[in-house]
Amino acid sequence: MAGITIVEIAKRCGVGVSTVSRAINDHSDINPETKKRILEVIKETGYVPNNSARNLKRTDAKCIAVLVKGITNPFFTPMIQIAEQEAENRKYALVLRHVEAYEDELDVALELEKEKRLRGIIFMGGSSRHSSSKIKQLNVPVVFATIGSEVSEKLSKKEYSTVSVDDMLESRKMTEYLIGLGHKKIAILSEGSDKPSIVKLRLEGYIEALKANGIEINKNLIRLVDKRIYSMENGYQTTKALIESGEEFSALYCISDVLAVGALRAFADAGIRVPEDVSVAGFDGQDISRFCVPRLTTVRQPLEDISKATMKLLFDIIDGESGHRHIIFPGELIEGESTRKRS
Amino acid sequence: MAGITIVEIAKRCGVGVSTVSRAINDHSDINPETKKRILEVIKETGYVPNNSARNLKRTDAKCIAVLVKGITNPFFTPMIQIAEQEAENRKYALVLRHVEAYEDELDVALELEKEKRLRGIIFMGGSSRHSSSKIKQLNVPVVFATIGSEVSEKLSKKEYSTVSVDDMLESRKMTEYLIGLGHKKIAILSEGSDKPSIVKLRLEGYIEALKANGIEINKNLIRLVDKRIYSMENGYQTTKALIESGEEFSALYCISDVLAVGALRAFADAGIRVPEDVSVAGFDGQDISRFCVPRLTTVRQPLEDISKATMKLLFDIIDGESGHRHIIFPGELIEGESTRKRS
DNA sequence: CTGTTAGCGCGTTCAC
DNA sequence: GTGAACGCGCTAACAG
Repeated sequence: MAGITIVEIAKRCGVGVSTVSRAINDHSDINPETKKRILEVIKETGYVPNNSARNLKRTDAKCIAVLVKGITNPFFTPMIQIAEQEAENRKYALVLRHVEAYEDELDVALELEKEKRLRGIIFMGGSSRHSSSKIKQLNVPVVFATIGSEVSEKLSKKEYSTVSVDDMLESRKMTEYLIGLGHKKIAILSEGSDKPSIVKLRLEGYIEALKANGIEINKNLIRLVDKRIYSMENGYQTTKALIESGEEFSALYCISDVLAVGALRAFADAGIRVPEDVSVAGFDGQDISRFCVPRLTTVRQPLEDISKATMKLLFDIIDGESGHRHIIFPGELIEGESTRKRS
Repeated sequence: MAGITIVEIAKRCGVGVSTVSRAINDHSDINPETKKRILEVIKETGYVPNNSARNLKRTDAKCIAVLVKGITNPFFTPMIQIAEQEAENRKYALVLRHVEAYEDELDVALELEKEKRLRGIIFMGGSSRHSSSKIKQLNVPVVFATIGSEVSEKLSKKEYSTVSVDDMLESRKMTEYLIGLGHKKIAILSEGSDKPSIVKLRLEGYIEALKANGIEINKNLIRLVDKRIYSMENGYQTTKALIESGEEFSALYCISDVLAVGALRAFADAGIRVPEDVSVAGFDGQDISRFCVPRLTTVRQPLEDISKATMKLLFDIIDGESGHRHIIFPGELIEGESTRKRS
């Protein structure tokens, strides 16, 4: 039976619907025995309350949402796990929603806020700049995690929060690390889209570092992957093209570890040794960077810290104990086996 | 304003609520001009319809759900992408839900079915055996993708569908491939939980192959990872322990590629060469198997085919054009660089 | 083409 | 402690 409702349960128990409701929702003012009886019938019947109806009525749902752009991205997994844990600790429900590439994360948020009566929203991934009007429409606090503080130029920074690393700075540090190893011809694998994004900042950091060290920018060494920055295939193909172009370089910096893994493979195929012939660096500090051969030199983002801080900040804002803030965590440059001094 | 509803829009436009509803839902019988006016006001206002209320009313929502157990698992990503595409082709909405480790996927399904008025459900991952009563409570067709046909012994196979590879057979094939290379002391990394699961079948296939070839089972060579089968760390640690145990073996078969990547790293750390000193094989045929160094010998699951067949089957059942079926796809043994003849 | 109205299933007042 | 009645926001009949 599809149509079994609370009314049916009430009938079978010979009680009113409100009593059943009380039983379901763990209200205090109900006779323990009646409650027990009702719960039994519910179990027998296999009755499941309709969430749509509940959400429609409920006013005090302790619920927050995490919107993740790019399901392809294993990067957020650890962050999500922590978020779920923290939410549980606070007795909050957490709805997790993947935002498709073609969807606007803010539109999704708007819908979800109405549907689930959210108290707060966390964004992971996605564009780093949004229309200020939409973000204002959200009536609940918003925190962007791992998305830098350039969310919207037009919007006061007091209207949303961010928790992230300073992508440009960290990227600059990595580039300077390579320069410090004696590399001057440093190629980079970055993103090709024209949208403002976090990875664009990494490219900028690279450019800044070169300029600051008096190294001329060679456009032939800046390689943009087609679309997905978290695709080994893209890293592989782009690196292969770079190699075949004949352009000289002694180091390759990939703005994600996943791209770097593809690059490693491309070098192996070409008989180019890493790090003897060329140094390779990644970014993110994902699991794979510790397990690939050779281990990747990379910038580790402290995802646990970021995620915990995000949750704490969100709850603080919800509880009125804080205004919006912009927290920046330092990245950690991890020296793997994929880079070495230029010989 | 949180509380802006369809009534408010109707008032502002000087029309009835149903007209607004018609405008929103693209009904045909509405004056284009009124519609245009209404949509404008909606845009100005930033009005967003409440999905809970919609779902409550709607009866014909063309909507299916995909429930994925184990958010940690990148394995399903390509399958999900295809599913979304196919759903869109059919003008179906697709809700994607991640099922947490502690949740029962069938409970989640039950809830979701009521909440969203689903027409069908697809399960990916999770337990391979379910209570027959719960599965019967689902009033819509159910297809298990990549979960073999042992879903429930008590339940008639006519009550649900499955689309998958034959995990036991494929696993046996891989093991026999290794045996064919001259390996006799073949270690395996498998799962430790006691729940029936797909990966258990892979272990069984391994055992069968050994028996069929007159090789005695050495329990010291059967290593069970703690929990997550898709964790490089687990693969690394378990392999490390295996190496340190001093037990002799010339090949290691990991029941997932991700475990195998961890294993590769462990061998590298121990100065053991792959495949010169030891052969390593994986299972699944995930991206990483093509990009790691050395490339993994693995069994590729035809995820695209499985996903497409799953969708087609589900829609056929929904449309009454098919009963429940159990489709098995062959896996493809891919020879990488990680295995070779025992010297 | 459009407005009015009746529920969808439930949580929540209120009386009792 | 419990039940009756109301309404959450919306869609789908039904009239016009």
